[in-house]
Amino acid sequence: MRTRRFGPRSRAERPGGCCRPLPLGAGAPGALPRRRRSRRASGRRVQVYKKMPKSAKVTPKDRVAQFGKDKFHADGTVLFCTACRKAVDHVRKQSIVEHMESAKHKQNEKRRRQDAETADPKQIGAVYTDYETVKPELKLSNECNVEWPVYLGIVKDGFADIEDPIQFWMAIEDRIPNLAKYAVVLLQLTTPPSPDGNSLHSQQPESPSACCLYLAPHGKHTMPLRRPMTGRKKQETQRSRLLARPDYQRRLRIYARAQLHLMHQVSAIALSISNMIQQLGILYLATQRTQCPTLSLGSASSGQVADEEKAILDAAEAGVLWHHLQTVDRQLWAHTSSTDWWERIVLSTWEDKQWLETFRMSRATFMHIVTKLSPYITRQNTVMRRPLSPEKRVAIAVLRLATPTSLRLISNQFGVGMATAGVAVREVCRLLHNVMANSFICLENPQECLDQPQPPPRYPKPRPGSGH
DNA sequence: AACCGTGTCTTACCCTGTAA
DNA sequence: TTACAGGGTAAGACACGGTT
Repeated sequence: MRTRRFGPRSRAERPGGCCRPLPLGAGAPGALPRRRRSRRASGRRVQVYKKMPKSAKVTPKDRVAQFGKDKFHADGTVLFCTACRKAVDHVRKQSIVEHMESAKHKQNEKRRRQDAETADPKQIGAVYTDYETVKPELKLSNECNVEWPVYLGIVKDGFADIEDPIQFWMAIEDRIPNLAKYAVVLLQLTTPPSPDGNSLHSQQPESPSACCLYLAPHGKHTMPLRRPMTGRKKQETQRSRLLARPDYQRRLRIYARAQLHLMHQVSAIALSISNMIQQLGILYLATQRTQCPTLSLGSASSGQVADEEKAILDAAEAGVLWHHLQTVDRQLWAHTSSTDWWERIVLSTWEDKQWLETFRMSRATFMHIVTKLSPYITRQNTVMRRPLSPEKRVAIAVLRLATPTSLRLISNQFGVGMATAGVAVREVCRLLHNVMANSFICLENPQECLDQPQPPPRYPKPRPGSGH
């Protein structure tokens, strides 16, 4: 029998530290978690609430001591799973147990054990040798510490009309030698291996514009991108394809070594002028994508072997990501959508009959609700975009309640995102309950109800031949 | 009945420029 | 520095239908 857990897993990063999402209509902290029952059994979704006990004030360190240092580690107020390298809610013990029982965790744990068995000092030595063979002139120095502010200006100026990032970095190599070398190597190493097995350095990045993503200064040349779809199956397929390539392991080690160098370099710089890291963007973005979340900037100089393992694992992830970025079509982040149906057709042309058929209420009733709720659901206008009008918010919610339509179709119908539609529905429902319910539902005095003579119940007349 | 794949829904989080 | 607003995705959980 398959066991099922109800409600989403709690997340450690959630505001308030803990723990469960608030159910509909519950605004206060510590509100009751939701449970969902079968849609088939209940007709519509019914939510049953179960009271949860108050959580004890347990710290991440307590959990580390409880479950073992080899499995978890604490970073401030956050508990991290060492194998999965992700934050785990430390407040609820059940969350930790569930995480440890998850297939993903077991898989990561298994992979981690295998990597630990195979990562002997000889191999690490081979990585060093490999790296130095590739670029012998690259050695760590303190140059960046001194020249960092100068680099910032040069990079900012130079990025005005960039087409090929490698050409750009090679062109300014005289001015910022080490940084340019690192950037070029990083670009070359992160380029996916060609099927015919060409050497590492003869290859040029397949897409200069894609490289710009990693090299463009923050907020200047970056374009909002739609993140690629990464289904589990898709990722696994890509990973297996990538791992199957003959030169992959070797490239991975080289890449990992380069990443490690970059991390050390950035760490040294970050210690002195951390607020400038983001402005430069080159090394920061590159290392950020592969950096272990628990690896603080100050500790990068210690634990070479451990860093090496992490870097190799991270490089594998980054390799898959990079490969994916290279192979998918990227497009603007925002989808094209239309509110034509609502604004031009419904609001302008619909008559009461159509309103009744679709929204189960007349236009006048709808507008009355909008008028009542407007003070609560009117948002400020910003430069970014106009907020959703109160009419549209109410319409989304009413249509959701009045029809069995999915949230997805409704969001398409109104030209908004699905998450936005969901928020609008919950918000309007909460307001209907809090603001308007008392205006329409009045509880009479029970005694008066009993005293009043009740009219006889009215049943529909049986149809002839129905047998009832 | 158990398993598997897919669909749906919810929540968290990120991104962005401006104003307070 | 923070709040605002809405778009997007990932992840998790449940529902449900098809297959064995």
